[in-house]
Formats: sequence, C-alpha cells, structure tokens
Amino acid sequence: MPELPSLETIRLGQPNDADLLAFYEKYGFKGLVRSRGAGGSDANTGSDKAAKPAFVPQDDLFAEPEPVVTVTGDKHYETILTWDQFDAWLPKLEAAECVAIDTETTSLDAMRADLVGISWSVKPGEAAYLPLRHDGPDAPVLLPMDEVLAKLKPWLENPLKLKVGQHIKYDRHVFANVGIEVKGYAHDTMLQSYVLEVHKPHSLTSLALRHVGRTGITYEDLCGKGAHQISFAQVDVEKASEYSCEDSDQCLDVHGVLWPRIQADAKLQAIYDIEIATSEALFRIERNGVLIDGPTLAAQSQALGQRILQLETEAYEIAGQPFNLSSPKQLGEIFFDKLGLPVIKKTATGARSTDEEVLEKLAEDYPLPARILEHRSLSKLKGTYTDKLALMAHPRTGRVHTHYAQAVAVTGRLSSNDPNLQNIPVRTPEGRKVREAFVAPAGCVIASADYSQIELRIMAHLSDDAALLKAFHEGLDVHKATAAEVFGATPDTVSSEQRRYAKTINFGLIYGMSAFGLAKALGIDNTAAKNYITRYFERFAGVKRYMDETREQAKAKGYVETVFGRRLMLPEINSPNGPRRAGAERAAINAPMQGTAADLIKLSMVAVQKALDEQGKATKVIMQVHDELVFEVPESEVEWVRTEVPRIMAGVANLKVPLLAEVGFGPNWEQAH
DNA sequence: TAAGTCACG
DNA sequence: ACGTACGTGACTTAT
Repeated sequence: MPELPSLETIRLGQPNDADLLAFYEKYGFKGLVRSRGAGGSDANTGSDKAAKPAFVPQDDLFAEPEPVVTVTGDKHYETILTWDQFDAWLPKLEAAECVAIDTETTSLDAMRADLVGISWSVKPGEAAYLPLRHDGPDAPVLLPMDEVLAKLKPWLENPLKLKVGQHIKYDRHVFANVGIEVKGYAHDTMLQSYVLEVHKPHSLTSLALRHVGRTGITYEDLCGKGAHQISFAQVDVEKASEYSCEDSDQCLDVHGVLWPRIQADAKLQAIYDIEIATSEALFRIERNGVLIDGPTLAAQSQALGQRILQLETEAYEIAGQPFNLSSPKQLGEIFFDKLGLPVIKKTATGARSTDEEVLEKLAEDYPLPARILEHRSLSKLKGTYTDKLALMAHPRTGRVHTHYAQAVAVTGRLSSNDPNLQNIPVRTPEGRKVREAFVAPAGCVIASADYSQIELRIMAHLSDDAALLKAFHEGLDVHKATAAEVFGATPDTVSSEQRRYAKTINFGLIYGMSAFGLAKALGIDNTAAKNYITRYFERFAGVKRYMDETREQAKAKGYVETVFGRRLMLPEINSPNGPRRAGAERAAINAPMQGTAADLIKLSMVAVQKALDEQGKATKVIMQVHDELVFEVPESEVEWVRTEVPRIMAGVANLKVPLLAEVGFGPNWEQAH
C-alpha cells in the first residue's frame, strides 16, 4: 500500500531531519524525539527570545533535587514474531497494574499515520515490540496484522486495563486509524510533566534524562537524516524493536517517578485529572474535524489576488520602481533611503521598523504606506487562510483536522496547529469573510458558545474587589461600569469614547500593564495614562491590592497559580535584569487569569462532551478557541444546545461572580457568532 | 534558521 | 535608567 504524502510533506516540500526534530521537540510528538547531544536536550529550543524572557529556565535559581536513577540491571527487550510469543504476553498484559504502550508509525500527523508496530512495558527494564508492517529489505515474516490486532483489541478496549503513554492523544488516533478505540488510558507522562513543570521540556527524551537519568537510541540513529532518511517501516526490525521498547520502558520508568509526585499534591492531581480528561475530549474534537467550503475560499482568493496586484501596481508607481512589497528590508530602503520618510521606530535588532503602527503613522502624511498596509493585510488573508485551508482537508474525511497542543502554552491554554484554527480572522469585515467557509453539512448548523468577559470575571473573583464583584453580580456592561468609576460618571452618561478607554484599561490590567503600554494603546501621553491608572486603582482598590499581592507571592514562592492550583514557575521574577524581571512580573499578573480561564474551558469541554455522550446526542464539538467552543449541530438538537451548553459552561465552577456563556447559531461560523 | 510581521483570545 | 501591555502559530524574506 503506497504511503500517503504527509501533511508536512505537502506544506514544507521535503522536510529534512532538522525540520522534523524541531517539530517533534516543539509539539512533544511521541516516540520520535531525541536529544541532540548529551545534556543539551533541556535547553530551550527557542533560544532566549526576548518575546518571552519570563520563562527561560535558570537552573541555578530553581535547582530542585531530581531523583535520578540509572538502570544498571539487564534490559529484557523482546521482538514478537511468533504466536507462541504473542500468546505468552497476553496474560501478562491482562495481569499488569498499568502497562506503558508506544506506537511506531509512518507519520507524525496522527490522523494520517499508519501503524508500523506497537511496544509495551509492564515493568522497568522489560518490554516487547510487536512489529506489524515492516517492509524493509531484510524484514522477517511478521504475524498477520489483522489477526494479531484482533487478538489485542479486547485488552486495548478494556477500560479496566490501565495504560500509560507519552502523548496518548497521538496513540489514540493511531489506534483509531486501525479501528481500535482504546479505553483505560489512565496516564500520560507528557501531561504529568506539563502539570508538574510547565516551564520545562516535555518530550520523552527530556523526561527520561531529567527524571531517571536515561538516554537511548536517537531517531537519527534509526532513520538517518536529510535526503537519506527512511520511513520507520523501512527500519530493521531488531533495531526498531530496541528503539520502541526503550520508549515504552522509559515511559513506564518516568511514570513511576512523576505520578507519585502528582499524587502527593491534591491540587496538582486535580489539574492532572482535568488534563487527562481534556486529552480525550481533544481527541474527539480533532477526529471530528471541521467542514471547509473550498469553492468559497477559492473565490475569495481570486478576489484578493486581483486587489493585491492592483495595489502592487500602485505601489511601484509611487515608489518609481518595482520592489517586493512583502520584504520589510526592501520596503525600508524605498521608504527611508529613496523617499526619505522619517524613521518612527526601530525593531529589536535595530532595523528601521515598517510594522503596522509605523505605517499607520506614516500614512497620515504619505500615500505609499496605506497601500502597503492594505497589501499586507490582504496578503496575510490570502497566504495564510484562503489559499491554504482547503488544501489541509483530509483525503478520506474531506474535513480539516487541526492538532491541539496540550503541553505548549505555559499558562495552561491550548494551542492549535496545522492548521491553526485559533487565529481565524474576525476583527475586520474582509477577514471575517473567511469564517463563512467554516460550514455545516446538510441538516446541521454551526453553533458557537463563548464565555462572556471570562478573564475580568476571574479578576473579580481573585481580587475580591467590591466594585468589580458588584458590576458582575448586577449583570452590568463591565467596561461601561469601569468607565463610570474612572471618569466619575453614571453608567448611562458614559460616552462611547469613555467606554473604549475603560475597555483598553481593563485589557491592560489583565496584561499587567505599564503606563507606557496604556499610553501607546490609547494614543495618549504617559502622564495621562498614569493618571487613568491611578484613578482606576483608587476606585478598584481590591484590584490594586490583588496585583501587589500577586507580585509579592510570585517573588516569595517563585511561582503563581490559578484558582484550581495550576502552577506557573517564574524563574526570572527576582532577576537582577530589570526588564526581564518586569516581564516576569507582568506574566505573574496575567497567568492566574489566563490560566484559570483555560482551566474553566477545559472543564467545559469535558462536561459538554460527557452530556452529549450520556444523552446520545449527535452534536459534535469541532473547535476550541480559548473562551469559545464551536459545534456542528443537527437541526433537531439546536434547542438542546441552546439551553444546555451555556448552562453546562456556566456551571463548571462556583466563583464569587456568576459565569456567563452565550450561544449563537448559523449556517457557518461567521453567522453563528 | 532568524527576523519581521500579523492573525487570534 | 530600562524597555514595556499577556499568551500563541504561520508566512515571507533573507541569511
């Protein structure tokens, strides 16, 4: 059977080994991540980007005693090639308290991955590999895949037979691809690490080194690199066996260290329980996928393309020469050297910036920047969305299946990739049209349910601020209420501009604002911004107190936590480096709010899916966008979703303020909003 | 592979 | 004095 081209092959052309390794490391894809040298695997792969200095680990500040156990005893790894061997393992699997499982496949894209082999480990140092589809040059005769999977299936689907894996959502997909719905997945070492040490790497390689002092065969060792790289199915069975057994073995070993640490902390265990349940809910969402209307996007691409060409022509005319409008470097030369426009600001590396803010400013006095602005925004729409989304549809389902990364965002949020469905345009009318292509099949509609002002409600809860609590209890427009306090007006006399200011202030509070940041966002001077902040904190003294206490707690403990006890370590909170310390302080302010919101919607996803299952509904959850859940709803279930989903979402926690979720329906995502 | 830019909550 | 809103992912250009 010919191998399907992977999504990444289509997107990236021929991915080289470096691409793959970077991808695996970044997204924690299981089984294939390998360190690039002894001791080097725990370094932040993103180097120390200035954008997120708050989370660069500093081991000297956060040195914790790590239980490092080196396995010195014999390893017993077995390759299963006969029925006698296989039959001998089944009772051992049945009897084991918890079995580590690992799958080997042909692709890192879970929905498209073909199963090549399975390994398991029932106790550290002991593992077996069941090769299923090796077709390399000297591959031995393997047990027949269909028959052997049929015999394994009852155990895999038995919810009482507990399993542990590294990134189990991936393995769930792989097994689902061969018609097996795994039950009894109780543990995931990647999620254990995410809960215990969110700021550190979570690949199995990193965990094995960090927690049990073990290293193993690298993916490069096995498959080579670059153009010579081979598929896992081509790998020599004995080598593949050792590699895979090592993974299962290490996974069980790491589980033995991390799980007791989670059990020892009731709050972390509660967070871990949420993560395990969320992993399964995400598997369902990913598997459901979303239906994309290709012709609609193609028409949009066509229209965008024409306008982009027109803008290019106009730009060349004004500049007096053709140039690449997409090149910030060439644009800088045209702007600042040839046309003599003023330099507004520099980039992080000292180059003359041509970002949106600069172009907006320059557009007041010159004709070219407006063309560039429009060109940028339309190119973004075309290049990232209208040209790409339909290409991402799965060949068999015809739908787009994103991947939700559950162990990437340090605040506890999810992220979405390949494609990212969490940044589909919404803020401009032209951009919103992309959402018209997110459609429901015949007989269904799209529903969108989102939390209202979730982070401000959490701020009210955390700060216990009387005025903010009152505003939410009375169901007021919180931005208007904020404006009334800050501007000394009554809510009905608040102007739209005052409300806009208050809204920006509220956003600023959630982000740990400085006067400088607020001034920039509002386009006012620093002193004025400072005055607004002072006025705000006079009126909302509880918020002021909360902000101060959060900073103090962060400095004293080295971490902050969400309402539910999810922790974020802040290694730089006491750094002598002022800007880095300030960055950590802003993260300390933001993380409890963003993180609690993440906890709440995870609870919602799990609760909504449970209700759908228990009540036998056909409604599918198809996307999560931080404070929003999107559904594909049969017309007969619209009323159920209208009443039950917001009720469930509002009921997942009892905070000091009511939670509010609102739902809308439409033939597509745009109209459901 | 990095930098710049911009899409989202 | 210092750089400044928090958290992400994808695309393009240029090295």
